[in-house]
This record gives sequence, C-alpha cells and structure tokens, in this order.
Amino acid sequence: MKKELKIYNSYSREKEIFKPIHEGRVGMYVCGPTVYSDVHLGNCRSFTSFDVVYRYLVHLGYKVRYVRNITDVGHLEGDADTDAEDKISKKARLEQLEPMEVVQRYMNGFHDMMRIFNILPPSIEPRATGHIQEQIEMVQQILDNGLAYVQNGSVYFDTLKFAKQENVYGKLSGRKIEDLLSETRDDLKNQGEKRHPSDFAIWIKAAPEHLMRWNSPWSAGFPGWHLECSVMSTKYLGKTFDIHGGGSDLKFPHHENEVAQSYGACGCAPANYWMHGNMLLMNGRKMSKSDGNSITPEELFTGNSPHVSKGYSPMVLRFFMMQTHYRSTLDLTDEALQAAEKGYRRLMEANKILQAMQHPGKGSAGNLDKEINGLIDQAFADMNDDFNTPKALASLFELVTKINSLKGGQLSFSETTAETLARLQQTFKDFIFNIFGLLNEDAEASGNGIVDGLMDLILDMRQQARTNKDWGTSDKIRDALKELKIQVKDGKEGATWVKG
RNA sequence: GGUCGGUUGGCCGAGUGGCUAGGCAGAGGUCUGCAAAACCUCGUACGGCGGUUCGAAUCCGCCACCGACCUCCA
Repeated sequence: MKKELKIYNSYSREKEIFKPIHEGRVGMYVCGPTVYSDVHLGNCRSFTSFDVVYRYLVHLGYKVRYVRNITDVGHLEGDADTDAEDKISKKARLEQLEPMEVVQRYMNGFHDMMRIFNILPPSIEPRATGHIQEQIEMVQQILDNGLAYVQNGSVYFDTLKFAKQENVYGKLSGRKIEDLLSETRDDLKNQGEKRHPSDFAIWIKAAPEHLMRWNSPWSAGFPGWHLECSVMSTKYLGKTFDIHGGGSDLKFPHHENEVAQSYGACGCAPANYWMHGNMLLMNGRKMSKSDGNSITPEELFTGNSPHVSKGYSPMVLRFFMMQTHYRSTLDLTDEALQAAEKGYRRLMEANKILQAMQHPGKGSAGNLDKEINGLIDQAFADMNDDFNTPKALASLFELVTKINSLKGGQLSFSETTAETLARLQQTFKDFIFNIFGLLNEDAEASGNGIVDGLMDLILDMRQQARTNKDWGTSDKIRDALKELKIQVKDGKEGATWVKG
C-alpha cells in the first residue's frame, strides 16, 4: 500500500519520485504569512494544501520537521531603492501602533484561523525579527562571496554576476537569462541604488522615520524580505533540505531570490523539491489582498458577503478545497460551495454509519471484498500521485456507496470479510480526519448529550404514533423537526436524525 | 509586450492514447403509509481548425478566449 510517493517538482517541472535526504525524515519549509492584515481565504487555501502534504507525509510514517515562518519585518511595498515602505511599518504608522502590536494582532488572527480550519501547527514557526543576527551573517557571507554590493548603507544581491557565475538564476520561475543579460548596465538609467533592475535588497538602510531598525555593519536598517526564508530554513533544516512550498505567486521573485541567496551564501541549492500551490479564484480572478478581490473566512462563515447566498462552515470550505488538486486554480462560487456542503455531509454521514457497523462474522472474500480493497488501495495510490486529493476523494465516495449499500441491504456482508470491514473502518477514518484533516462538525455541535436525549425521546414518540398509524402526528413531528433543520431518516431499524 | 498555465457534460472539478472519475443539480425506478434518506439506471462532456495514429478529450501545429507571473500578494 505504501508505494512510492511522487511529487511534482516546480524546479524540474516534472513529477519525481520523492527521496528524502535522510531516510525516514523530511525537512519541509513553507512560506508563511506577512502579518500586516487579516488572512483571506486564498491564504487559507495555501496553508491547507501544505497541511495535507504534511499530514500525508506523517501518515506515511515520515518524521517531518515542518517549518513555517511568520514574516514580521522586511516585506516591502514597492522597490527597496526608491520609495518603498515596510508593510508592517506602514500599518503601524497608519494605525498609530507599535510595529510589534501590528504583528501580534494579525499573528493571533492568523493562528485562530489556522485552528478553525484544523490546520496543524508547524514544528517550528520562526519569525524574521527573531533572526536578525543570522540574517546579518548571511548578508556578510554573500558579500564575502562577492555576490552582493553595498550602496549607501543598503546591500543588494548582484543578480547579473550570479547569473553569469552559476547559471541557475531564472530556472525556477522560468525566466530567460539572456533577457536579463541583454539589459546591460550601461543601458540602464534611473535605477536608483541598484546596479541592475533585477538586483534585490538583502539589507535595507532604514529611513529616519522608520520604526523597525537594527544595527548592522552597513547601517541601522532591516533585512530584505527574501532573506529571512533562506536564513531560517538553513538554520532549522540545513543548507539543503527536502521540500520547499509556497503559493505560486511567490515563485518570482521571492523563491527565485531565495535560490540565489542560498547559492550566494553556501554555493548550494536550498531545496530538492519545490512545491507551488495554485491560486484561489473569485469571479474568475485571483483572490488577492492587494487588489481587493478577496473574501475573509468570517464573511464566508456568516454569509455576510455579496458573493454567497448563505454561510458555509469551515469544514465545508476545507472539503471544497480537497475537491481540487493543489496545483489547479479553484474558483469560488456559491453554487460550488452548496455542492461541497452536501458532499461533505454525505461523506461524514457515511463514516458515521461505517464506524457503527459490525460484521456478522461469517463472510468470505467475494467480489465486494475485492472492490473494497481495490478502492482503498486506489485512494492511497491517488495520494501518492502528487497528493491528488480530488481523485482520492472520488475513491472514497465510491466506498460511500458500498457502505450505504451494506447498510441498506443492497449488498451483503457475506461478500466481504470482517478483516476487510475493519480495514475499511480504519482507512476511512484515517483519510477523513488524519489526512484530509476534516472534523465532524455535527458531532461537535450536538456533543452535550441533552440534544441526543431529547431526540431519542421525540423519535420514540413518533415511532409510537407510526405504530398506531397516526400519520398526522408522525408527519407533524417530522415537519416540525425539518423546520428546525433536523432531518429524520427512516430506516429498517428505526429512525435516525441528522442536522441540516 | 515577454514567460508559463488553462479551456472537460447544467455547475464544480479529476483524468488516461483505446477501458466508469467523483461531488452537486436533473430524469426514471426500487424502498416507504406518503415523503425524506439510501440504492439502481440515464444523459453518449472534452474551445475551434488541421495533422500524427488502426484509434486522441489525451501527442503535434495553428487560431480563439481566459488566467497567472513579469511590481507587493498564499
């Protein structure tokens, strides 16, 4: 069942068999948020995608060190050598807060949202401001290696020199080096401090009014955005580690520059596998904080948005994301969310039925047995094929039909063994809760026992009425419950109920 | 403009050179006191035009449209 895992590597643009550097262990780094405003749903998709990667690696038995940073300094709006301002500094200025107050507020919000979506915390969540010393050291290394230059207290990475030297610049993001080289320095004008337009700041001298600043050999200033990821991944995972993830919009310049920096500092590639999640779309366009085409999770939960007709729960959204491969764009529409809601409920309900099942004992490995085992194997094969959650989910839904048929009597337990049923129960649970990371929201909502007790009473009274062929009373109860969004399901062994 | 990716049935979304994706919605049926739920069956979808092939939605070319990146963004 645990065949080899294949991962699409953005760096080679091919699916590759995953081989960790150290057997049984995985080092994974994912670019976290810049905490200068509330997370939007697009961010959540990205972290959900990598959450599933993390969960699946753990499920496969790997010991994973998962590092996901918090960017709390250095992320600029604009270009470093012109009129750029640090995003967090800017927010602090606008709201008259300490920069660290801004960071704390949005970091708390981010963590809350991760919890709501049942996204597991990383093993290490380092912050850029906690690694200033290491960043200064890396700047120095790059300078020592001759791949950076100092200009008025700021330090810039020399991309042109690096491109000529290593021939890797542009590989990740698919940029043509010739284009870069063809723009010779003599042709360039109005470049400010940079010698070449593609050069980027690794240390930035702080303007007098800038709040966040640290002393360095070059100036009182702050580190460049890309540098933190190179520094923190190196510190916690080593110079070269297994997997580096992030949104596809980070490929350039952020990841490209990370690669450059790692080569610039140690002469080696930072990661063996680069994974890029695709964007969440709304109205056919990328959901983006900066251009306003975004929706917050809260707005979706409450339905307080012109984009949706009603609210959708966090797990419905998580399920919605599972239905699409992480490398495909996902278009958010009300209709698709409604479909996801029903699909989610159907899946959870089937699991409930499955877990309550008991094999009658006698059963042989017939056709059904083969089908069930085949579908389980298929689901794992799907996940092994670059984490294909929609395909795995399809296999699961085929199992849902088997489960319901076993319950409804259309299929017989005699066709399957107790062993297979046990495997199905275990695997189904593993997939839904451990790998996909879904939670059973209904169970949590009704967990206090009072509702369950009341419902037992009500359904018992209704059963009395039905035995007496008192259809009026029976239907009155059913309709009244429906008003309360409780659905009564009549079955051979009495009635059950479900929310919604 | 450059680079890359996409265009799948009513909607969302997988996918492979020939064999069912799946979810939701819709139609018919079974079950039911009637429903609901569940189960069974169904629609012969792959942007357009050419080409390669015994065979292409899947490979190649051209065209159209959409998007992402190229500047901050998961």
